[in-house]
Amino acid sequence: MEEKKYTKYSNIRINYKLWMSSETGDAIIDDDKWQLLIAIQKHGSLKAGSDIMEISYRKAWGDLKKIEEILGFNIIEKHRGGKAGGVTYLTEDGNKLIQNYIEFRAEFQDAVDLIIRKFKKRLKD
Amino acid sequence: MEEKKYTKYSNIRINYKLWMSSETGDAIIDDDKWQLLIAIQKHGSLKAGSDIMEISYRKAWGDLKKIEEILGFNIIEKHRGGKAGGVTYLTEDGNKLIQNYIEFRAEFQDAVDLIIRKFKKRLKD
DNA sequence: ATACGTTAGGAATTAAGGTTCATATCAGTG
DNA sequence: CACTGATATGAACCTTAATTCCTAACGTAT
Repeated sequence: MEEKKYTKYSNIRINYKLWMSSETGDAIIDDDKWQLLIAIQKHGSLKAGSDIMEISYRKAWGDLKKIEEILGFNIIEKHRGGKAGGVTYLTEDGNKLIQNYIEFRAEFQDAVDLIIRKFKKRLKD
Repeated sequence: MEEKKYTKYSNIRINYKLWMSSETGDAIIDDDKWQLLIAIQKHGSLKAGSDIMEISYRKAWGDLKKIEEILGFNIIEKHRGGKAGGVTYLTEDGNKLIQNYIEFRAEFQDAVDLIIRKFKKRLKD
């Protein structure tokens, strides 16, 4: 049977975080916000989105407000009142933005996972 | 003359953060700590390192302490007193660790910059 | 023996974000 | 027309991390 090879680095993990920002560095979209937007898209409300993401409504609302300020265009359209109490849905720009982010994120992840695997393999020697 | 093409995403930047951690997720090395270690290596003291990195000595000291606790082996060796008041230098393990990090970081960056460029180019269309 | 500059580390303070709270607004429904 | 549930937003509160503050220990040089 094979002996598991032990090295000083055997318990090391590589992590990364990816996000979009404006040129001035203000954060726009990261994984959390991207998931929040998807949850909103799926459920039609900011409240549902924040519940799913397990963050406060206040934060979700504030985050999106800031994002739109920075971007300079609207990615969601919100309405209060009505049948459901209120609704929020993504604008065309919003949909495009997360679509771009999703594609990019996937490519990024593929590329990065490859080199991480390569690196970890080398660590074993 | 060429008109600069303007798009909704023209002012978007891609950012990423990379770090090593233990399997339990505790942070070990990120860019700041890696630079701190290099500064220590270069100047022979934790104090000099923290000054260069513009963080408090207390934080640098605490960070390294935590890192070594998590790793389970020493990456620096510290001595107080003496000619310079005290010295700190990297152990062989410490040198290996940052060497690995540096190599990995460079590869990571190359791979990632490539796909970021590709992505930004696509955004323009 | 005193001075100097660094390591060592507990304790208090400050800063930054997020959460909670409170209150208002809105539009469809019973 | 009261009721409901979501959006809107300031303000107070909480949590966690980092900075500042202090005091001590150490070893070489003067």
